[in-house]
Amino acid sequence: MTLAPQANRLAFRSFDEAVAALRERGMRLSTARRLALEALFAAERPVSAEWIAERLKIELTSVYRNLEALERNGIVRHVHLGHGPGLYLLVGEGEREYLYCERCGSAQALEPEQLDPVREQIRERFGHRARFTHFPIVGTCAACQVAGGA
Amino acid sequence: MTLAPQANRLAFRSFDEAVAALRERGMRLSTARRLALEALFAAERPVSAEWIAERLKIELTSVYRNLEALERNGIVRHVHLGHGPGLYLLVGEGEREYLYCERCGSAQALEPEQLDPVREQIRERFGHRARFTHFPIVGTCAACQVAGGA
DNA sequence: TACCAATCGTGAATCGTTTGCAGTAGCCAT
DNA sequence: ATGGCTACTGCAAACGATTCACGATTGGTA
Repeated sequence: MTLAPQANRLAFRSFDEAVAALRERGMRLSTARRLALEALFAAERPVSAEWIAERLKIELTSVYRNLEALERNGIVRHVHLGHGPGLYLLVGEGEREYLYCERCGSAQALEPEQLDPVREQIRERFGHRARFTHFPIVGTCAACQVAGGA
Repeated sequence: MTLAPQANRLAFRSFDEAVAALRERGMRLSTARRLALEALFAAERPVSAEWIAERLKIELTSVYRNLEALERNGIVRHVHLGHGPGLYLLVGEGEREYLYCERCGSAQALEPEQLDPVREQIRERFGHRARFTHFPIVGTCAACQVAGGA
């Protein structure tokens, strides 16, 4: 029941760089894989496997297999906001972390540095090195606090 | 895809108090439900629906139904540590929050106050009111940092 | 003690994800 | 270019976690 292993982090911002990274790992660039990668670049937000499969007419199975392979190789990762399917995104787009509002379902993406002070505090108090990349910080967003009163 | 609604929090520490809370909500105390509640009190840690069903020889379906009803009524809640099934626990035992180590799979329970400064900091910076009751704070525990070097 | 809704057990459906298998197609080396 | 090795594909079926539909029970109340 361990979470996704922490593959060495890559950094790329273009499709070509992602392909290069993939090649370095000895992976092939099949049609399905290319399409999936392109879709992830186009999406610019975490998307589900099903979203990719439907939109590209690729077998869902194949999408999962590709996402898993890409994740194993540190090119892709996934997050769980709320319940529902895991959402995939490119590692190269940054190690963004999320604030998820359980009231309205919105997710606010943060650059890692923004949470560093929080991380620091947790580390000091509990010795635990925290990452909010896999699960978001769940709670109530500012707007919903005003709206709902809680 | 919203998370479990925030039912009004109850506070009880004994089985009888839990039953009283349940009665107040117009719920019956069926055999299966009583057994499930007793099991939760006995467990003193988050447990899966399957764990309860197996140990008590209650239909898994019934366990899920009861946990869901109890959760809707604010008597029980569940957490997701890592992947795997949701883990249920009594709300009355406190709003404990968890630090989960993705390396060794251990979970450290914290009393809510212990995380209040962290919460405060998040609130100041992002306006977000954070709760770590549904998803834990994932990362690397102190022991694993020493052992593994990362 | 009889009633009626809440709850039960059984079984089947659903959702998200993984696996097995036989065929196909990237990539590399001639 | 051509051929071969093997990573990959689609299809189908299995999977774990959870939910739903049903008619049979049973807990609480009158």
